[in-house]
Amino acid sequence: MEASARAERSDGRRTRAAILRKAADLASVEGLSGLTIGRLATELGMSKSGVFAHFGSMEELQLAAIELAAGIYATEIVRPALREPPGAARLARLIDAFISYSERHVFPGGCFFGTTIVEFDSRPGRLRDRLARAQRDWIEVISGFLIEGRRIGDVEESADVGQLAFEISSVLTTADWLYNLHGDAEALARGRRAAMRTLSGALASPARASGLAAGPD
Amino acid sequence: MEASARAERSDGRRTRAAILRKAADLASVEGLSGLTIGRLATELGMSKSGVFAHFGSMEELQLAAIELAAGIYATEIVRPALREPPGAARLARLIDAFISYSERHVFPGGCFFGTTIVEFDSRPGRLRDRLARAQRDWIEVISGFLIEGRRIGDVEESADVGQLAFEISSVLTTADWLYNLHGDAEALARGRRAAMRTLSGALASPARASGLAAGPD
DNA sequence: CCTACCGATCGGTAGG
DNA sequence: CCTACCGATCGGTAGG
Repeated sequence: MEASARAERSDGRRTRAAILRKAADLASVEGLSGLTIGRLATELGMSKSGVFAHFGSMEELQLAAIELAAGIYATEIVRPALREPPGAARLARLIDAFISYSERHVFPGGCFFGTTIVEFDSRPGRLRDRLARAQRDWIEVISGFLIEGRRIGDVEESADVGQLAFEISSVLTTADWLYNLHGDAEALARGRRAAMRTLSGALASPARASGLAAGPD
Repeated sequence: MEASARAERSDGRRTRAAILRKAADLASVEGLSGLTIGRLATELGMSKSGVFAHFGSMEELQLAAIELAAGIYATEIVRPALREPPGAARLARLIDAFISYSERHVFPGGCFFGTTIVEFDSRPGRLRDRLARAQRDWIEVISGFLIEGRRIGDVEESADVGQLAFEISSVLTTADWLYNLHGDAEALARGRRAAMRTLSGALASPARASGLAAGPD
Protein backbone atom coordinates (compact mmCIF):
# COMPACT_ATOMS: atom_id res chain seq x y z
CA MET A 1 0.00 0.00 0.00
CA GLU A 2 2.69 2.41 1.04
CA ALA A 3 4.99 1.24 -1.73
CA SER A 4 2.21 1.42 -4.29
CA ALA A 5 1.20 4.91 -3.20
CA ARG A 6 4.84 6.01 -3.42
CA ALA A 7 5.14 4.43 -6.84
CA GLU A 8 2.05 6.27 -8.00
CA ARG A 9 3.36 9.58 -6.77
CA SER A 10 6.70 8.85 -8.37
CA ASP A 11 5.03 8.00 -11.69
CA GLY A 12 3.02 11.18 -11.40
CA ARG A 13 6.16 13.21 -10.88
CA ARG A 14 7.84 11.56 -13.85
CA THR A 15 4.84 12.23 -16.07
CA ARG A 16 4.67 15.82 -14.87
CA ALA A 17 8.36 16.29 -15.55
CA ALA A 18 7.98 14.81 -19.04
CA ILE A 19 5.09 17.16 -19.81
CA LEU A 20 7.07 20.18 -18.65
CA ARG A 21 10.20 19.27 -20.56
CA LYS A 22 8.14 18.86 -23.72
CA ALA A 23 6.33 22.13 -22.99
CA ALA A 24 9.59 24.05 -22.50
CA ASP A 25 11.03 22.58 -25.72
CA LEU A 26 7.91 23.48 -27.69
CA ALA A 27 7.76 26.96 -26.16
CA SER A 28 11.34 27.69 -27.21
CA VAL A 29 10.17 27.22 -30.82
CA GLU A 30 6.55 28.37 -30.88
CA GLY A 31 6.36 30.49 -27.75
CA LEU A 32 4.38 29.95 -24.58
CA SER A 33 1.26 31.09 -26.46
CA GLY A 34 1.92 28.43 -29.05
CA LEU A 35 1.51 25.68 -26.48
CA THR A 36 -1.73 23.73 -26.61
CA ILE A 37 -2.83 20.92 -24.33
CA GLY A 38 -3.93 18.89 -27.33
CA ARG A 39 -0.54 19.06 -29.01
CA LEU A 40 1.31 18.21 -25.82
CA ALA A 41 -1.01 15.25 -25.31
CA THR A 42 -0.47 13.96 -28.84
CA GLU A 43 3.31 14.28 -28.68
CA LEU A 44 3.41 12.54 -25.30
CA GLY A 45 0.92 9.82 -26.25
CA MET A 46 -1.50 10.95 -23.55
CA SER A 47 -5.07 12.19 -23.43
CA LYS A 48 -5.73 15.91 -23.21
CA SER A 49 -7.35 15.59 -19.80
CA GLY A 50 -4.39 13.54 -18.59
CA VAL A 51 -2.07 16.44 -19.37
CA PHE A 52 -4.52 19.00 -18.04
CA ALA A 53 -5.05 17.23 -14.70
CA HIS A 54 -1.45 17.86 -13.63
CA PHE A 55 -1.80 21.64 -13.74
CA GLY A 56 -5.42 22.74 -13.53
CA SER A 57 -5.05 25.47 -16.13
CA MET A 58 -2.98 26.33 -19.16
CA GLU A 59 -1.43 29.27 -17.34
CA GLU A 60 -0.26 27.08 -14.46
CA LEU A 61 1.34 24.74 -16.99
CA GLN A 62 3.08 27.70 -18.63
CA LEU A 63 4.33 28.99 -15.26
CA ALA A 64 5.62 25.52 -14.36
CA ALA A 65 7.43 25.32 -17.71
CA ILE A 66 9.14 28.63 -16.91
CA GLU A 67 10.29 27.21 -13.56
CA LEU A 68 11.73 24.16 -15.28
CA ALA A 69 13.51 26.33 -17.84
CA ALA A 70 14.96 28.54 -15.08
CA GLY A 71 16.45 25.44 -13.47
CA ILE A 72 17.99 24.29 -16.75
CA TYR A 73 19.40 27.78 -17.33
CA ALA A 74 20.99 27.75 -13.86
CA THR A 75 22.46 24.30 -14.44
CA GLU A 76 23.74 24.92 -17.95
CA ILE A 77 25.06 28.47 -17.62
CA VAL A 78 25.45 29.70 -14.05
CA ARG A 79 26.76 26.50 -12.47
CA PRO A 80 29.72 26.06 -14.83
CA ALA A 81 30.74 29.66 -14.08
CA LEU A 82 30.54 29.03 -10.34
CA ARG A 83 33.14 26.27 -10.72
CA GLU A 84 35.69 28.89 -11.83
CA PRO A 85 37.42 31.23 -9.40
CA PRO A 86 35.69 34.61 -8.95
CA GLY A 87 36.64 37.47 -11.24
CA ALA A 88 37.69 37.48 -14.89
CA ALA A 89 37.81 33.68 -15.20
CA ARG A 90 34.30 33.24 -13.84
CA LEU A 91 32.88 35.94 -16.11
CA ALA A 92 34.58 34.51 -19.18
CA ARG A 93 33.20 31.08 -18.32
CA LEU A 94 29.70 32.52 -18.01
CA ILE A 95 29.93 33.93 -21.51
CA ASP A 96 31.29 30.70 -22.95
CA ALA A 97 28.65 28.65 -21.15
CA PHE A 98 25.90 30.77 -22.70
CA ILE A 99 27.36 30.40 -26.19
CA SER A 100 27.70 26.66 -25.67
CA TYR A 101 24.10 26.42 -24.40
CA SER A 102 22.93 28.20 -27.53
CA GLU A 103 25.14 26.19 -29.88
CA ARG A 104 24.17 22.81 -28.40
CA HIS A 105 20.46 23.65 -28.72
CA VAL A 106 19.70 22.74 -25.14
CA PHE A 107 16.25 24.00 -26.14
CA PRO A 108 15.43 23.22 -29.76
CA GLY A 109 14.32 26.76 -30.59
CA GLY A 110 17.24 28.51 -28.90
CA CYS A 111 17.31 30.20 -25.51
CA PHE A 112 13.94 29.64 -23.82
CA PHE A 113 14.01 33.07 -22.23
CA GLY A 114 15.05 34.90 -25.38
CA THR A 115 11.88 33.66 -27.04
CA THR A 116 9.42 33.95 -24.19
CA ILE A 117 10.52 37.25 -22.65
CA VAL A 118 10.21 39.08 -25.97
CA GLU A 119 6.88 37.29 -26.52
CA PHE A 120 5.44 38.68 -23.29
CA ASP A 121 7.23 42.00 -22.88
CA SER A 122 4.03 43.93 -23.65
CA ARG A 123 1.41 41.49 -22.34
CA PRO A 124 0.58 42.18 -18.69
CA GLY A 125 -0.14 39.23 -16.44
CA ARG A 126 1.46 36.52 -14.37
CA LEU A 127 3.55 35.19 -17.24
CA ARG A 128 5.13 38.54 -17.95
CA ASP A 129 5.75 39.12 -14.23
CA ARG A 130 7.51 35.78 -13.87
CA LEU A 131 9.57 36.32 -17.02
CA ALA A 132 10.52 39.84 -15.94
CA ARG A 133 11.84 38.36 -12.71
CA ALA A 134 13.86 35.79 -14.63
CA GLN A 135 15.36 38.59 -16.71
CA ARG A 136 16.28 40.59 -13.59
CA ASP A 137 17.79 37.46 -12.03
CA TRP A 138 20.02 36.97 -15.06
CA ILE A 139 21.21 40.58 -14.93
CA GLU A 140 21.83 40.10 -11.20
CA VAL A 141 24.03 37.09 -11.92
CA ILE A 142 26.21 39.05 -14.36
CA SER A 143 26.25 42.13 -12.12
CA GLY A 144 27.08 40.01 -9.08
CA PHE A 145 30.03 38.40 -10.83
CA LEU A 146 31.27 41.83 -11.92
CA ILE A 147 31.00 43.22 -8.37
CA GLU A 148 32.79 40.16 -7.07
CA GLY A 149 35.50 40.74 -9.67
CA ARG A 150 35.81 44.35 -8.60
CA ARG A 151 36.21 43.35 -4.97
CA ILE A 152 39.16 41.12 -5.79
CA GLY A 153 40.73 43.67 -8.13
CA ASP A 154 40.04 42.00 -11.50
CA VAL A 155 37.48 44.61 -12.53
CA GLU A 156 38.19 48.33 -12.58
CA GLU A 157 36.91 50.36 -9.63
CA SER A 158 35.19 52.77 -12.00
CA ALA A 159 33.33 50.06 -13.95
CA ASP A 160 29.62 50.77 -14.55
CA VAL A 161 28.31 47.35 -13.54
CA GLY A 162 24.71 47.87 -14.64
CA GLN A 163 25.74 49.14 -18.05
CA LEU A 164 28.23 46.29 -18.54
CA ALA A 165 25.64 43.66 -17.57
CA PHE A 166 23.18 45.21 -20.04
CA GLU A 167 25.73 45.14 -22.85
CA ILE A 168 26.94 41.60 -22.21
CA SER A 169 23.41 40.18 -21.94
CA SER A 170 22.31 42.11 -25.06
CA VAL A 171 24.93 40.69 -27.39
CA LEU A 172 24.54 37.15 -26.02
CA THR A 173 20.75 37.10 -26.38
CA THR A 174 20.87 38.62 -29.84
CA ALA A 175 23.55 36.16 -30.95
CA ASP A 176 21.27 33.31 -29.88
CA TRP A 177 18.24 34.35 -31.91
CA LEU A 178 20.34 35.45 -34.90
CA TYR A 179 21.98 32.02 -34.89
CA ASN A 180 18.55 30.40 -35.01
CA LEU A 181 17.19 32.85 -37.58
CA HIS A 182 19.95 32.47 -40.15
CA GLY A 183 21.36 29.09 -39.08
CA ASP A 184 24.78 30.70 -39.17
CA ALA A 185 27.29 30.16 -36.37
CA GLU A 186 28.93 33.48 -37.23
CA ALA A 187 26.31 35.17 -35.05
CA LEU A 188 27.53 33.18 -32.05
CA ALA A 189 31.13 34.12 -32.80
CA ARG A 190 30.15 37.79 -33.02
CA GLY A 191 28.23 37.57 -29.74
CA ARG A 192 31.09 35.91 -27.94
CA ARG A 193 33.62 38.39 -29.32
CA ALA A 194 31.47 41.38 -28.35
CA ALA A 195 30.83 40.07 -24.83
CA MET A 196 34.48 39.21 -24.28
CA ARG A 197 35.62 42.62 -25.56
CA THR A 198 33.14 44.41 -23.32
CA LEU A 199 34.36 42.37 -20.37
CA SER A 200 37.97 42.92 -21.32
CA GLY A 201 37.45 46.68 -21.43
CA ALA A 202 36.29 46.61 -17.82
CA LEU A 203 39.18 44.59 -16.44
CA ALA A 204 41.95 46.15 -14.37
CA SER A 205 45.34 45.98 -16.08
CA PRO A 206 46.74 42.87 -14.32
CA ALA A 207 43.66 40.74 -15.11
CA ARG A 208 43.59 42.03 -18.67
CA ALA A 209 47.28 41.20 -19.14
CA SER A 210 46.67 37.64 -17.93
CA GLY A 211 44.44 37.19 -20.97
CA LEU A 212 41.88 35.13 -19.12
CA ALA A 213 38.96 36.84 -20.75
CA ALA A 214 40.41 37.31 -24.19
CA GLY A 215 40.08 33.83 -25.63
CA PRO A 216 41.21 32.99 -29.15
CA ASP A 217 39.93 36.28 -30.59
CA MET B 1 -19.13 54.66 -63.80
CA GLU B 2 -15.45 55.35 -64.05
CA ALA B 3 -15.56 57.59 -61.01
CA SER B 4 -17.57 55.09 -59.00
CA ALA B 5 -15.17 52.27 -59.85
CA ARG B 6 -12.25 54.46 -58.79
CA ALA B 7 -14.02 55.35 -55.56
CA GLU B 8 -14.62 51.70 -54.81
CA ARG B 9 -11.00 50.82 -55.40
CA SER B 10 -9.95 53.75 -53.28
CA ASP B 11 -12.24 52.64 -50.44
CA GLY B 12 -10.84 49.14 -50.79
CA ARG B 13 -7.31 50.44 -50.47
CA ARG B 14 -8.22 52.47 -47.42
CA THR B 15 -9.89 49.49 -45.77
CA ARG B 16 -6.95 47.29 -46.62
CA ALA B 17 -4.54 49.84 -45.16
CA ALA B 18 -6.63 50.09 -41.97
CA ILE B 19 -6.62 46.32 -41.58
CA LEU B 20 -2.85 46.15 -42.02
CA ARG B 21 -2.12 48.98 -39.61
CA LYS B 22 -4.28 47.29 -36.97
CA ALA B 23 -2.63 43.95 -37.73
CA ALA B 24 0.88 45.39 -37.36
CA ASP B 25 -0.07 47.10 -34.09
CA LEU B 26 -1.58 43.90 -32.69
CA ALA B 27 1.37 41.81 -33.87
CA SER B 28 3.82 44.08 -32.06
CA VAL B 29 2.06 43.10 -28.83
CA GLU B 30 0.84 39.54 -29.38
CA GLY B 31 3.01 38.41 -32.26
CA LEU B 32 2.05 37.49 -35.80
CA SER B 33 0.76 34.16 -34.46
CA GLY B 34 -1.47 36.04 -32.06
CA LEU B 35 -3.35 37.64 -34.93
CA THR B 36 -6.81 36.27 -35.66
CA ILE B 37 -9.19 37.33 -38.37
CA GLY B 38 -12.03 37.43 -35.86
CA ARG B 39 -10.26 39.83 -33.54
CA LEU B 40 -9.20 42.11 -36.37
CA ALA B 41 -12.80 42.15 -37.63
CA THR B 42 -14.19 43.02 -34.19
CA GLU B 43 -11.69 45.81 -33.56
CA LEU B 44 -12.33 47.27 -37.01
CA GLY B 45 -16.13 46.89 -36.87
CA MET B 46 -16.12 44.56 -39.86
CA SER B 47 -17.19 41.02 -40.57
CA LYS B 48 -14.62 38.24 -40.56
CA SER B 49 -15.14 37.50 -44.22
CA GLY B 50 -14.77 41.19 -45.01
CA VAL B 51 -11.29 41.15 -43.50
CA PHE B 52 -10.46 37.81 -45.03
CA ALA B 53 -11.48 38.80 -48.56
CA HIS B 54 -8.67 41.34 -48.83
CA PHE B 55 -5.91 38.76 -48.41
CA GLY B 56 -7.15 35.27 -49.24
CA SER B 57 -5.30 33.64 -46.37
CA MET B 58 -4.02 34.45 -42.91
CA GLU B 59 -0.42 34.04 -44.08
CA GLU B 60 -0.90 36.59 -46.87
CA LEU B 61 -2.30 39.02 -44.32
CA GLN B 62 0.72 38.44 -42.08
CA LEU B 63 3.13 38.96 -44.99
CA ALA B 64 1.34 42.17 -45.95
CA ALA B 65 1.58 43.38 -42.34
CA ILE B 66 5.34 42.79 -42.45
CA GLU B 67 5.55 44.90 -45.63
CA LEU B 68 3.66 47.73 -43.97
CA ALA B 69 5.89 47.55 -40.90
CA ALA B 70 9.02 47.61 -43.07
CA GLY B 71 7.78 50.82 -44.65
CA ILE B 72 7.13 52.42 -41.27
CA TYR B 73 10.57 51.35 -40.09
CA ALA B 74 12.17 52.95 -43.13
CA THR B 75 10.20 56.16 -42.63
CA GLU B 76 10.73 56.45 -38.89
CA ILE B 77 14.36 55.35 -38.58
CA VAL B 78 16.25 55.25 -41.86
CA ARG B 79 14.83 58.37 -43.46
CA PRO B 80 15.74 60.76 -40.61
CA ALA B 81 19.31 59.43 -40.79
CA LEU B 82 19.45 60.04 -44.54
CA ARG B 83 18.72 63.72 -43.93
CA GLU B 84 22.03 64.01 -42.07
CA PRO B 85 25.39 64.19 -43.87
CA PRO B 86 27.12 60.82 -44.32
CA GLY B 87 29.46 59.58 -41.61
CA ALA B 88 29.37 60.06 -37.85
CA ALA B 89 26.38 62.42 -37.90
CA ARG B 90 24.24 60.06 -39.97
CA LEU B 91 25.11 57.09 -37.77
CA ALA B 92 24.37 59.01 -34.58
CA ARG B 93 21.03 60.10 -36.03
CA LEU B 94 20.17 56.50 -36.89
CA ILE B 95 20.72 55.47 -33.29
CA ASP B 96 18.69 58.37 -31.93
CA ALA B 97 15.89 57.72 -34.41
CA PHE B 98 15.64 54.12 -33.25
CA ILE B 99 15.52 55.14 -29.59
CA SER B 100 12.88 57.75 -30.39
CA TYR B 101 10.83 55.19 -32.39
CA SER B 102 10.93 52.87 -29.38
CA GLU B 103 10.16 55.59 -26.84
CA ARG B 104 7.23 57.03 -28.82
CA HIS B 105 5.67 53.58 -29.17
CA VAL B 106 5.22 53.88 -32.91
CA PHE B 107 4.00 50.30 -32.50
CA PRO B 108 2.19 49.78 -29.19
CA GLY B 109 4.15 46.67 -28.27
CA GLY B 110 7.56 48.06 -29.15
CA CYS B 111 9.61 47.42 -32.28
CA PHE B 112 7.54 45.28 -34.66
CA PHE B 113 10.61 43.40 -35.85
CA GLY B 114 12.02 42.79 -32.39
CA THR B 115 8.86 40.89 -31.53
CA THR B 116 8.22 39.05 -34.77
CA ILE B 117 11.77 38.06 -35.72
CA VAL B 118 12.36 36.37 -32.36
CA GLU B 119 8.90 34.79 -32.67
CA PHE B 120 9.80 33.12 -35.97
CA ASP B 121 13.53 32.56 -35.68
CA SER B 122 13.02 28.79 -35.38
CA ARG B 123 9.84 28.35 -37.41
CA PRO B 124 10.62 27.62 -41.07
CA GLY B 125 8.33 29.09 -43.70
CA ARG B 126 7.56 32.18 -45.67
CA LEU B 127 7.15 34.37 -42.59
CA ARG B 128 10.57 33.49 -41.26
CA ASP B 129 12.13 33.99 -44.69
CA ARG B 130 10.60 37.44 -45.02
CA LEU B 131 11.60 38.44 -41.49
CA ALA B 132 15.14 37.14 -42.00
CA ARG B 133 15.40 39.39 -45.02
CA ALA B 134 14.16 42.37 -43.02
CA GLN B 135 16.83 41.64 -40.42
CA ARG B 136 19.55 41.44 -43.07
CA ASP B 137 18.29 44.69 -44.60
CA TRP B 138 18.61 46.46 -41.24
CA ILE B 139 22.17 45.19 -40.78
CA GLU B 140 22.89 46.34 -44.34
CA VAL B 141 21.67 49.84 -43.50
CA ILE B 142 23.98 50.11 -40.50
CA SER B 143 26.89 48.49 -42.37
CA GLY B 144 26.31 50.72 -45.37
CA PHE B 145 26.42 53.87 -43.25
CA LEU B 146 29.62 52.63 -41.59
CA ILE B 147 31.27 51.91 -44.96
CA GLU B 148 30.17 55.34 -46.18
CA GLY B 149 31.70 56.84 -43.04
CA ARG B 150 34.92 54.97 -43.65
CA ARG B 151 35.09 56.26 -47.21
CA ILE B 152 34.90 59.87 -46.05
CA GLY B 153 37.35 59.32 -43.21
CA ASP B 154 34.97 59.47 -40.24
CA VAL B 155 35.31 55.77 -39.48
CA GLU B 156 38.65 54.05 -38.93
CA GLU B 157 40.08 52.10 -41.85
CA SER B 158 40.51 49.04 -39.64
CA ALA B 159 36.89 49.05 -38.39
CA ASP B 160 35.16 45.64 -38.48
CA VAL B 161 31.92 46.81 -40.05
CA GLY B 162 29.99 43.54 -39.64
CA GLN B 163 30.92 43.24 -36.00
CA LEU B 164 30.03 46.88 -35.31
CA ALA B 165 26.65 46.55 -37.02
CA PHE B 166 25.94 43.44 -34.96
CA GLU B 167 26.82 45.20 -31.72
CA ILE B 168 24.86 48.37 -32.44
CA SER B 169 21.74 46.48 -33.54
CA SER B 170 21.99 44.14 -30.53
CA VAL B 171 21.94 46.83 -27.89
CA LEU B 172 19.20 48.82 -29.64
CA THR B 173 16.87 45.85 -30.06
CA THR B 174 17.46 44.66 -26.51
CA ALA B 175 16.86 48.15 -25.15
CA ASP B 176 13.50 48.22 -26.91
CA TRP B 177 12.14 45.00 -25.43
CA LEU B 178 13.64 45.69 -22.00
CA TYR B 179 11.91 49.06 -22.02
CA ASN B 180 8.60 47.34 -22.74
CA LEU B 181 9.22 44.52 -20.26
CA HIS B 182 10.03 46.67 -17.25
CA GLY B 183 8.40 49.94 -18.34
CA ASP B 184 11.65 51.63 -17.42
CA ALA B 185 13.24 54.21 -19.71
CA GLU B 186 16.64 53.40 -18.21
CA ALA B 187 16.88 50.53 -20.69
CA LEU B 188 16.63 53.00 -23.56
CA ALA B 189 19.32 55.18 -22.01
CA ARG B 190 21.60 52.15 -21.65
CA GLY B 191 20.95 51.10 -25.23
CA ARG B 192 21.68 54.54 -26.58
CA ARG B 193 24.83 54.88 -24.50
CA ALA B 194 26.10 51.46 -25.58
CA ALA B 195 25.41 52.09 -29.26
CA MET B 196 26.99 55.55 -29.16
CA ARG B 197 30.06 54.24 -27.36
CA THR B 198 30.47 51.42 -29.86
CA LEU B 199 30.18 53.91 -32.70
CA SER B 200 32.54 56.33 -31.00
CA GLY B 201 35.15 53.59 -30.60
CA ALA B 202 35.14 53.07 -34.37
CA LEU B 203 35.51 56.73 -35.34
CA ALA B 204 38.77 58.15 -36.65
CA SER B 205 40.28 60.77 -34.32
CA PRO B 206 39.00 63.94 -36.07
CA ALA B 207 35.38 62.71 -36.12
CA ARG B 208 35.62 61.52 -32.53
CA ALA B 209 37.01 64.87 -31.41
CA SER B 210 34.12 66.68 -33.09
CA GLY B 211 31.85 64.93 -30.61
CA LEU B 212 29.10 64.35 -33.13
CA ALA B 213 28.46 60.82 -31.97
CA ALA B 214 28.96 61.35 -28.29
CA GLY B 215 25.76 63.12 -27.35
CA PRO B 216 25.02 64.21 -23.78
CA ASP B 217 26.53 61.05 -22.30
C1' DC C 1 -4.68 8.64 -15.75
C1' DC C 2 -9.06 7.70 -19.17
C1' DT C 3 -13.60 8.60 -22.32
C1' DA C 4 -16.97 11.65 -23.51
C1' DC C 5 -18.40 15.93 -23.75
C1' DC C 6 -19.19 21.44 -23.36
C1' DG C 7 -19.38 26.27 -25.59
C1' DA C 8 -16.27 29.28 -27.96
C1' DT C 9 -13.35 30.33 -31.53
C1' DC C 10 -10.26 29.16 -35.26
C1' DG C 11 -9.24 29.75 -40.70
C1' DG C 12 -11.73 29.39 -44.52
C1' DT C 13 -15.95 28.80 -48.05
C1' DA C 14 -20.52 29.60 -50.52
C1' DG C 15 -23.29 32.72 -52.37
C1' DG C 16 -24.64 37.07 -52.87
C1' DC D 1 -18.16 44.12 -48.32
C1' DC D 2 -22.20 41.05 -45.98
C1' DT D 3 -24.80 36.63 -43.72
C1' DA D 4 -24.62 32.00 -42.95
C1' DC D 5 -22.16 28.25 -42.57
C1' DC D 6 -18.19 24.29 -42.54
C1' DG D 7 -14.94 20.96 -39.92
C1' DA D 8 -11.24 21.34 -36.69
C1' DT D 9 -9.40 22.64 -32.53
C1' DC D 10 -9.26 25.43 -28.37
C1' DG D 11 -9.29 25.32 -22.83
C1' DG D 12 -11.79 23.22 -19.65
C1' DT D 13 -15.42 19.91 -17.12
C1' DA D 14 -17.97 15.59 -15.54
C1' DG D 15 -17.53 11.33 -13.99
C1' DG D 16 -14.99 7.56 -13.32
